[in-house]
Amino acid sequence: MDIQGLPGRLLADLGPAIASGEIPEGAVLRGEELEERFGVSRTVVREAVRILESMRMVESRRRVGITVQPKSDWDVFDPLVIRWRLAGADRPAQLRSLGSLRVAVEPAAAALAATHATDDDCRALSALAVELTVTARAADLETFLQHDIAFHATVLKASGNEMFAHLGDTVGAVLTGRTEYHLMPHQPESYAIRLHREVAEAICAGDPERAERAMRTIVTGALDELDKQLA
Amino acid sequence: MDIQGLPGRLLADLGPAIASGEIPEGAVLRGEELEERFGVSRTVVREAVRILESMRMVESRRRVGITVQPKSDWDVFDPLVIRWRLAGADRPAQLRSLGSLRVAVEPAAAALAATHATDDDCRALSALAVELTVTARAADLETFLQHDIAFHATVLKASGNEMFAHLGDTVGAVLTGRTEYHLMPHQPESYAIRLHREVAEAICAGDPERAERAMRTIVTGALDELDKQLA
DNA sequence: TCTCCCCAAAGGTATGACCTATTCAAGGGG
DNA sequence: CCCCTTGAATAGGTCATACCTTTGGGGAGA
Repeated sequence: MDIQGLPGRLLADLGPAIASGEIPEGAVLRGEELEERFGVSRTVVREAVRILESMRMVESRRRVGITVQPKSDWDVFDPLVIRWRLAGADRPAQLRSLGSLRVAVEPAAAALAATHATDDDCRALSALAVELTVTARAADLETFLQHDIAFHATVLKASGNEMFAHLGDTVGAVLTGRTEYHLMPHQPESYAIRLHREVAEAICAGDPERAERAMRTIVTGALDELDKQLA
Repeated sequence: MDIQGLPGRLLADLGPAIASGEIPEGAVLRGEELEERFGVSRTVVREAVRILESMRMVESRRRVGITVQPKSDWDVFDPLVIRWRLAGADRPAQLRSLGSLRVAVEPAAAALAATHATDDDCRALSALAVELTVTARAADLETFLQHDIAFHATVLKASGNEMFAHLGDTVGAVLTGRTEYHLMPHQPESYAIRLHREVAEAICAGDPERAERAMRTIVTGALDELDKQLA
């Protein structure tokens, strides 16, 4: 869990319920009702609601209650919101949105990384590229996924842009969700893996164009495959 | 203000203070101390702190207190965090980060808009492009800025991607911050304005490549100019 | 000097009281 | 008949207090 304590438990119940549409837009909750339903005190309810309010998922008004806001108002970049949406019925839509975001951001990050990466970044990328090749050949999907996540996170971090860097976890969630989605696909395609090596090489060689191009091929490929799965 | 009530007032004080480094990383606050300093009750302090915690700007631990987390942990996509950083000493760094993000996202959004824009979007874009031309010629910087913000927000929204759409306000903040930064530059360059019209035309004509190219020229130009200003 | 245990400090939770903004409806005037 | 005023009733907002729980640090004892 992310936020600890009783408010965290409340959030872990309410957040997914709202994100999945189980508690629909426009629904009104009363604080007292939540106190009873979860057997907690006002203090706890208020803190949880405040957090949901800071994500713009609900609005609390006097004499009215706690109203669920339309999805279009939610803070869609909040890591918790993303996680909740990926876990529920919104998963396909969320994967699509994130897919487009990746197409926009990751090539740019790769280009920046080619000029900003430290030696450590470069070493890490090269090592991960090798690991990807090995684990793919061994059809070890679990550790392959972990290395894939680490690879993309490292590129984002190496870009030197804090905002890109913070998308590392989100991209990780996407990759995890995607592999769960098509239920462990056949052996990862060797083409994609070659592209990862290409990205690593280009970044280490300080070639922004090549890094960007290779990364773009990776993420657009991923988005295309996603669209095929969801079609 | 964003969050209302007393917790909102607390946030409006603490957030900027932390974002600007006035309260440095690693600093420890005690809840009781905050109660006295702001003359509010425990309830209020806790709710404000909870929100800061959900942004990962602070961490609250028993027997220790409320610790300011390192900047690298902050939820840099949270609109409040962005606003606070833009308002304080971090402004140059924040503008740079956001500039790179714009370069990544806005061209992609323009391309998507070319295939997803509704007729209303198209009308709005065309109208805004005209307005930009007019207000630029009149050197009416204030309304020019408003239309510029609306233009970019409309493109992002027309992309059909909810995450892109939500960057509209952020981009608006960047544009505002930028014009404040170089203190009302001379008359907006007619070249940039022609590019805005080009974007609008390309989107309405359903030409993704042209829309993307024109938008990329706009945002990379903006980033270059920003770098010159900060150099 | 090292270890272990106990205590105090600080946040976490529960409750009861009271304040305040808002809504909705009843009643009076046009 | 309609509109405006006005007055509760309601639900959140804030405060004060009491007590629980975790945990870091210091002191006692080996």
